[in-house]
Order: sequence, then structure tokens, then C-alpha cells
Amino acid sequence: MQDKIKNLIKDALQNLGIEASEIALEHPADLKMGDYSTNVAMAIAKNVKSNPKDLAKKIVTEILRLNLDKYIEKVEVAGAGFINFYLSRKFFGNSIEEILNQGENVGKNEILAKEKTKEKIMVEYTDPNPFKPFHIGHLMTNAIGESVARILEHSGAEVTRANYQGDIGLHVAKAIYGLLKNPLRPENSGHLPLGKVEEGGGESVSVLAQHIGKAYAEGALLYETDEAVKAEIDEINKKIYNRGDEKINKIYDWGFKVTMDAFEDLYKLLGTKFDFYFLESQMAPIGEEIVRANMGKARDPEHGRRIFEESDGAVVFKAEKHDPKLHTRVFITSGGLPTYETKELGLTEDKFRTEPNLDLSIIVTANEQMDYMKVVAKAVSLIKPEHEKKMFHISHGMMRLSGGKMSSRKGNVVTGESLIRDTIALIGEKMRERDWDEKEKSKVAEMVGVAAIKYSILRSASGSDIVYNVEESISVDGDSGPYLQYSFARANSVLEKAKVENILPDPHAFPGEVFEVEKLLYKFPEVVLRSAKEYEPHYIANYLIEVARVFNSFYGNNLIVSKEDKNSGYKVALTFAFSFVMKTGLYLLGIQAPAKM
RNA sequence: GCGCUCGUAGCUCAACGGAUAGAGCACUUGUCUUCGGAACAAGGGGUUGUGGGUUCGAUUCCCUCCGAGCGCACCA
Repeated sequence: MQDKIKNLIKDALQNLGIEASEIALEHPADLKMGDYSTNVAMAIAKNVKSNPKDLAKKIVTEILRLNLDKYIEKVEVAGAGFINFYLSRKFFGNSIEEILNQGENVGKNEILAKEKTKEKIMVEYTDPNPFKPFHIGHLMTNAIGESVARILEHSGAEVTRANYQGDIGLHVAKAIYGLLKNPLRPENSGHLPLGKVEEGGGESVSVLAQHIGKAYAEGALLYETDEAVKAEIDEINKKIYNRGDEKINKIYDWGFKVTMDAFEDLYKLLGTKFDFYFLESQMAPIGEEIVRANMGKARDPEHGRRIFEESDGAVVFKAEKHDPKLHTRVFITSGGLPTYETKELGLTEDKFRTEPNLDLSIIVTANEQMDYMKVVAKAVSLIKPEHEKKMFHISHGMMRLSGGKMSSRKGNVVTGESLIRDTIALIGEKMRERDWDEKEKSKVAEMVGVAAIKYSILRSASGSDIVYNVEESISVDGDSGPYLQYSFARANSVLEKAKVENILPDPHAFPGEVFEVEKLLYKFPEVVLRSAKEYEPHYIANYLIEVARVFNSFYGNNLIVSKEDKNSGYKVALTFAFSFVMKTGLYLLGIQAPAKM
């Protein structure tokens, strides 16, 4: 449709003897101003020495003369010289029919399927560290990464999901120190932040992981304040590296498994299934080898300098020599240990070894890591330019807390895990009156709770920080994930009723008027496309909220299922179309759509 | 100090250089014997941080200043 209108405008201009290179066609902000709108008249008025409004009128006359498409109802000049196109009843009926044919495939496109081969994309996200709590930042990268992965799949790419975790390092030593101090035994389970131990028998991995999180916090605190403890933790750190101490090995292996299992439970809840797990300990040697190989002999062709050099006993990369906005970073410490930068280098290499035909490697992290990611990318561009061209970094804002002190509850910080559990509990409370099977209820509460959190992350552009208000908690009405799910569940029960009353969807039985929902539904594929091109899920989130609002309004003002109404079949078709768009849209955000809630 | 990101209603956020800057929350009022009230209908609330510039047109692009967040060598 878009192309049709563009061509129509082009033809009209040509007949008027006017050259126009690019024709901007957009949807007006207000539905009253038509379905498509162009500003060509204003843009070129100056060149042809005419006032925009007169020019617009001329163009419209020419368009009308060129014979209208059956899908275009009318064309008007408005405002300062806009040309607005109104689509016909038939067009909307048609678009509803199209959505019904596509079902949950609605909005699919093939921009990432070049010449019938799918583009291979790896998305790395979440990246929590074993022995540390799953915090709110991990929740953010997970929500964004999963959504981006799904959007790219919907655009024809073959996506693999990767997770990268710091399985060694000082943080592990701190946690193990804490665990040595407070071993986990039944008699001193007073150390546990004990709520109830879930589901029978022994402690769940979730509770055990919380215990490890506390141990880490204690170790981290004492590391800063107590010299003796600091020395002790440094000693533990060495033992972890060389695996020389049997007791520590045992605790390490146990703790690693517990935290990784606890993460896995969360991924399941959040709807993520990873294809690859990369571990820092394994990336380190790969990175070190690259660094060593590029000292001395290897040269940056452009500047003729060594890429890595020694400085104060450490191996550094002076990125500012290549780009004044970058800075020097240490790759190998004076103590001979590889830093995160080196491991990142190894990770990049390992990703391309794992997936040799990778077309694009996307990494999702918080923007606090932006600058050093740029330094690493610069290093990669000098060592393996072919890899650097295939790397893309999505950096998102941080989740900040406002409204009251977060520690005011149980003297605890809000971790990602506790936020999820609290939100689900809140939803469960809201559903208490429902006389459903308990298992079903808690399943739905999980879906709704996760939706509330994911939506609150994905509703705004991913670059900026988002503020989470502890006191008001995550929103469940109005502009929220549950609102989207609710409108879907509602549509679903209307469709159930239609089934019972034996009213079949009929996209041809349309009434004279065009409902506002229809004016939004056909835009879904465009929105998906934009999200895919910009790696920005929030366009979909904003779109869905608008559609949901308009559908709820339609629902409120119309009796959809009615034997008396000859247009009922059309309204049912419309409701079907809405439910497909909503379900698919939610899926792209990584949110499930329960049939009832 | 340097670099990056940002500043929109009381709060949280939208607006691919376009038309009267839009939503939700909160506040005020109305709808409840129709398919799900996690809803619908309506109302008040704005000099888009400041001052310039580019443009037919600027919340959007450029510059000044003010303010915030993040990052700037052996942590990740």
C-alpha cells in the first residue's frame, strides 16, 4: 500500500513536471487526519517557487485525475500543505482477512533472509555471574536480549542465544570466604534469609543461591574493611585458580552448580533458552594467546605501531592512539593475570570458532560498559577486522530505584530474583478470589508477573535509564504488560462466546463505518520491521498498548457477538485479527498470553 | 578535567524534521442486569532545562550555558 501511494505521488509529480527524489510518507499522528500523509508539497514548494498549499492542491487534482485505487477513499489537502490519504472500507476489510490468513505469523518479514539463506545471528545477553545474586540489571539485559532475538527471528534470521559468565575471579573468592565462615548446615540455617523453603524436602536452589549471595555480600564488605580478611580472600582466589585445595574445590563445585541451576530456573520463568554458555575461565587462555601474538611482531598496518605494549609491567592497549575518544586499558596485569578485556577478546574469537558462518554477533549490556567495549572493539578491528565488522553492541540504561530506601524491607537490596518473586506474589494476591485450580492459578500469576516486569523494561527506548519505584511497585494497570494480556484474554473469551453461538468470522460482512482498531491493526508489520532494523523492542510495546486501548474501547462500545447483528461476523473477524496481533506482539516482547487470567 | 548518554505534565514514559506535543499513574466526575471493572467515557494539568542558530516548519539537527547519570590503567 505504501509503495502504491508513493508511486501515485511520483506519477502525479512527473505529470506536473516536478522532480522529487525522496517521497516521505508517514502515518499522521491523529487518525482523523487520514491513514497516510505526505509533506512533498511543503518540501519542494520553495524549489518550484510556489506556495505549499497551492502546490498541494495541484498535486491532489493530478492524483485524482490519475484514477484512484479502489483502496483509496479520498485525498485531501490539510494544514500547511499536507496531502492526506484516506483508505477505503474495502482496504480495511481486506487487511483483516489478511491477518486471519497469517494467524500468528502476522508481521513476519524476510529482511534478514538474504537469497533464501537465513542470516546467522548470535545474541549474547543476561550474563550473570555464578556466586553472585541475579540482580535487576540482569533482568534488563535478559528482557531486551530475548525480545531482540525474537524480533530478529521474526525477520527471517537464524538466531542463537548465548550467555557469558564470570566463573572465576575475586567475586568467587569473596563468596567462598563467606561460605567458609557460614557453612550451610541445618543447625545454622538461621543464616538463611528464610521465608519458606519451597516445595517439600530440602532447600530449593533458589534459597541456596540466596545464601551464597549473602556470603558474597559479607566477603565483599570485609574485603574492603578488614586487611586480614583481604589477605585471606586473595589467598583463596589463588587456590581457586590452581585448584590446589580440595575443600575449596568442593565448595566451588557445589556453589557453581547451585547458582547456575538457580539461574536456569529463572530463565525458564522468563522464557529464555540459551544455546551456548561461555565461561570466562575458558575464554582467558584464548584471549591471552591473542594478546601475546600481537605484541612486538604484529603491527597495526595503519599506524605501524604495536597493538599491545608493556607499561609499568602490565600489557596495555593504548586505544587513544587510534581514536582520541578512547582510552588506555590494561589487558594483562603486572601480576600476569588476564583482565576482562582479554577475556572479551577470547570470547569474540571463540564465538566465531563456535559458529564459523556467523553473520552478526550482538552483545547486550548496560551502558556503563560502553566505553571499554569500544576499546575492545577497536583492538579487534586491528587484529581481526573481519570480526569487528560483524559485531554490534546494544547498550541499555540502568534500572534505578526511586521512592523510599530499597533496604527498608528486610534490610535487603532488591535483587532481580526478589523483584520477580514479589511481583508474582502481588499478582497471586490479586487473583486469590478466582476459583481455579491452584496450579493453574500460580502458572498464570507467573505469566502475568513476568509480563509486568518485562513490559516496564521494554516500554521505553532501551538507551536511557529507567526508574523503578519500590513503593509503587511494578504497574499492573493502564500502561502495563498485564493490561495487554487482559485485553487478549478478553478478546479470547469473546471468541469463545462466538463459538458457542456459532457465529463465524466473516471479513466480508463489514458495516459502513471503519472501526479505529482496524486503522491500527494493518500497521503491525511496519512496526515489527522498524523494531528489527533499530534493535528496539519499545516500538512494539508502544504500538501494542495503543491497539489494546483502542480494542478495549471498541469492546466497550460494541456488542460483538449478537445473532441480531448482521455485522457480527465481521466484528468477530476483527476480534480474531486483534488476538493474533496481540499474541504475536507479546511473543516478540518475550511475554506469554494466557487465554484467561 | 576529558569522553559518552540524557533533561518533555506532580510522577513514570511516548512522539521515524511536521499539523492542536500524546499516554499511564495520581487528582476530579460519570458508566456497573449486555461478550471479563486488571475495564470504559470525560475533565483539569506543558514557555519540551537555558540562550542562540539552521529550516517553509525544531522536543527532534548544530553551538553556549545550567543540571543529572555512566566511564576514564592493573575489578568485572
